[in-house]
Formats: sequence, structure tokens, C-alpha cells
Amino acid sequence: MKFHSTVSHLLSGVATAHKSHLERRLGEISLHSGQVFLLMELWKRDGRRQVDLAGELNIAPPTINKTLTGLIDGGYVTRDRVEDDARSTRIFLTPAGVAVREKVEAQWLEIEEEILGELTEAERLILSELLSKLKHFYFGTEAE
Amino acid sequence: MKFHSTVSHLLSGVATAHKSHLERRLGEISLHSGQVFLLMELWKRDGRRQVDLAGELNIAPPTINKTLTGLIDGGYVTRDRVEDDARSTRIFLTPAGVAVREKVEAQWLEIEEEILGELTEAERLILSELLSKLKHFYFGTEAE
DNA sequence: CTTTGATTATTAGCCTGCTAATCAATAATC
DNA sequence: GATTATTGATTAGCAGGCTAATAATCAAAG
Repeated sequence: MKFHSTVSHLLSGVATAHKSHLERRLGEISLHSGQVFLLMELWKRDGRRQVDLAGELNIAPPTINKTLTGLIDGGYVTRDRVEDDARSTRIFLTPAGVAVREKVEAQWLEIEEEILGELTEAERLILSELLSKLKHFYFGTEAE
Repeated sequence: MKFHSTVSHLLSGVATAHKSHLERRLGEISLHSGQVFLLMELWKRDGRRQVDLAGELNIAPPTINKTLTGLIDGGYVTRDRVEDDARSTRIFLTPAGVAVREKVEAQWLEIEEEILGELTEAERLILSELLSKLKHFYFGTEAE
């Protein structure tokens, strides 16, 4: 059997390399990829609970918790307990957390250009569509 | 800026979900994804050094070393020192390491079907091609 | 009102990736 | 031949993913 020509194998290789690449490029602005993905979610709307953010990002609660600790140490977010439910915490952006968005956007654009530079305009659209399909498959079937 | 619609973001999400999915399905046959990727390389040709395997898999030497320890504990491979160079070790499959291939193949086919079931035949080909392109971008030139 | 069950955050521990730093052995140079 | 540089494996430690297990709180029955 030709394992190496399967889509699973190919996708895994690209996945690892892409994550690694992201880490390197985002490290230049002193952030880690997991932190950035969480920040992106908070820039959409902060004040949510950890469990909600985990659901949105399709990752497990302990992962959110660990990543959050790093962001708090970096001064980008706060973890506040609110009166409505003593179990949960609400995650808010600090001014620094809001401000760092500009730096992330610039870096993210560069990263995006690096990847897309390898593809034609048509390929970009097709890739986006196919990835969306896969994402829907994974997020859909496993979050239920 | 719409981070969520970038290819980088999309790819990262799919990457994480795919890895997670692989771990779960391979866990059913008591293996981890990293171990399986290393085994696949050894099934092609064993007896190579760690540094060569690392190069082939595009991962760092410490990662190979750790994964290997797990495979040795599982009884799938051996790490032998040979006379030609006292620094290096040679990695060989045990009979169990050869035998487990059958189980992995069956599971891998199922995993592959699950993913490809979401796509048409044309989409599969295009996806493979685009992923190969990205792989070459990240890894440089390496034909399979 | 009390017991039982769900939910939320957290901790501990594992796997897979990384870099940096060691150590031993080989290769290269003077 | 002695010194220096390079190479290969390893260790330590971090990030990001996971599951399992706790503790605390809230909700629901009884």
C-alpha cells in the first residue's frame, strides 16, 4: 500500500509544516500560534466563557485554559469571575490585547502572502473551498 | 481584517482537526500518529540512522528520538549501534513491527475513506495536487 | 431541603512538535 | 600527532493538542 500518496498522509505533512511555519513567523512578534487563534476569537467578541471559546475554536477546555494562562502572563487578557455563575470565568481583552491586533494583522498578511504566492488565483479559491469542506466535516461531525 | 477567511487560518483549523482525528482512530489500534508515520518510513526501508529518518520525515532529531522510544517500548523496532560509526544508531523493525503493518493499512484505508467521502473524485485529485504544492513549498524539493 | 446529576474550570500526565545545550565520536586542519 | 570543527544522539524544557480525574457550583428531582 502506498501510504505516502494518501490524502491523509499529505495533509498531515502539510499540517505539521504549516504549524511550524506559523510558530516561527509569529514568534517574531513574540506570540505563539495558539495564542493568536484565541486572540482572533476575542477580537470578534470578548467577555465569553472558556467553554464557549473552546467550542468556537474546536479545541478542548484544558487547551484553552493553558493558552489563556500564557495570554494572561503576557498581559493581553484577563480572566474575571462574574456574579451570574460562580463556576465560569469571562475572558476580556486588555488594552494591550486590543492594541496587539495591528501587529498581528501585518504579520498575518505577510504569512498569507507567502503561502498564496505559490498558487494561482484560481487555485486559491479552490483550496479555500476544499479546506472549508474538510473543516465543516471535522468540526461538524466531532462537535456533536 | 477577516482572519477567519484566510487560507492560513482555514488550513490551521483543518490541520488540528485532522491530527486529532488521526490520533483517535489510530488509538483504536494502540498506536499514535507520530509512531505510524515513522513506521511507514521504516516499512519502506529500515536500518537507517535517526538523522536520516528525521530528514525524510521533515522533523527534528529530538522528535524522532522520543517517538522511537515509544516504538521500542511497544516492541516494534530496535535501536542498534553498528561498528561503522559509534555515534549513530540504526533503526530496525522487529517481527512485530513488520506484522503490525497489516492492521495499520486496514485502519488507514478507513480513515482515508472517511475524508474522501466528503469529496468528489475531481476534488480529490485537485486537493492532492494543491497539498503537494504546499508541501513542496514548505519542505523544499522532495518527490515521493 | 436534600440528594443527585450536569456543568465549569482546573490539574496531572501523555504525545508530537520545537530549540538549545551536552556529550561522544568522527573529520579536518595545522 | 594535536587541536579544532562537525556530526549524531540525547536531555531538558516549552507550546499545543488530548483524556481522565477533581473540586466547586448550579440545576433538578425527590
